[in-house]
Amino acid sequence: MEGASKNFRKRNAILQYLRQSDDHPSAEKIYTDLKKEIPDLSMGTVYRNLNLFKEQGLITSVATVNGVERFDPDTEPHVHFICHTCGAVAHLERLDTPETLSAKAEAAIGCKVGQCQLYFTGQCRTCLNQ
Amino acid sequence: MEGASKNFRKRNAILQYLRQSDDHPSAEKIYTDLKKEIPDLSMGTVYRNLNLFKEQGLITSVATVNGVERFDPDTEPHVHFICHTCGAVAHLERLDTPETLSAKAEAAIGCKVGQCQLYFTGQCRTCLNQ
DNA sequence: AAATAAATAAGAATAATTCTTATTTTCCTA
DNA sequence: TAGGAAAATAAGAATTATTCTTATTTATTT
Repeated sequence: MEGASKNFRKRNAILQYLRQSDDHPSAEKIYTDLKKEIPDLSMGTVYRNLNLFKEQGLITSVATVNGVERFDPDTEPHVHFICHTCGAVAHLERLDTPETLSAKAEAAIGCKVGQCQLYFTGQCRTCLNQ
Repeated sequence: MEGASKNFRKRNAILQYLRQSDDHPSAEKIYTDLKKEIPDLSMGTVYRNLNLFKEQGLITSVATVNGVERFDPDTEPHVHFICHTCGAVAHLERLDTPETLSAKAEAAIGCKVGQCQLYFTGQCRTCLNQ
């Protein structure tokens, strides 16, 4: 036998694509690029597997940029820079203190930082007590 | 003359609503609540003014939670906690170092932090050079 | 009062994402 | 090797948040 043991070819292709990417692609980008190699791929499959990967903790949702969700195969806590002119999402290596974060980000990748957004997700106290 | 000098009653009502809020409301929440006092308010007006306020820097977009954009009248850099069970968005006072951020957040509001997202927005080098 | 400009209401249009149904693929078992 | 079960999928319909269009209203100026 060669190939995956189950019918996981497309699922694996999507995960591999993400793992080789460094641009935090959208569902549409994944679909468009993979469609070249896998002509019978459908958007439903991309979305379904992206949600599955999220549930399994294999990927995370970085942010919604211009109404479009962007995905990241790197699940370690780290920092991103989002250009709101072109929508690019860049990975930044871990930076140390909040006070100097913006300045370091600017120095690191030559960008002009406008805003800094930091948030946690999880379960709030109300939901924990239910 | 009493009231606003121009036809800004609804615009002002929306901004006031945001400034009195502490739950980072969505456009729909703003609309539903204000509709009780202002029966002829329309969603278009809410969205148009929210976009205007964003351009003017009067409010920021915190995040997209379950496909819905959430707004914040506090434009100072600060930290949020998002419950992905109920979708609540809570403000956290500025916390000091990245290493202890999650633990401090949990202690501060009794939540269970899963992930920590930090990002900057602005213009990337490519877009700056154009 | 007439002209204008801005703000708005209403609903159509758009677009990202989810859902439904029928089909295909793979695996298991007799 | 055939038959059935279970999972994965394709296709496209449905949903829903947001934006856009057009006509109307409101306030201001002359």
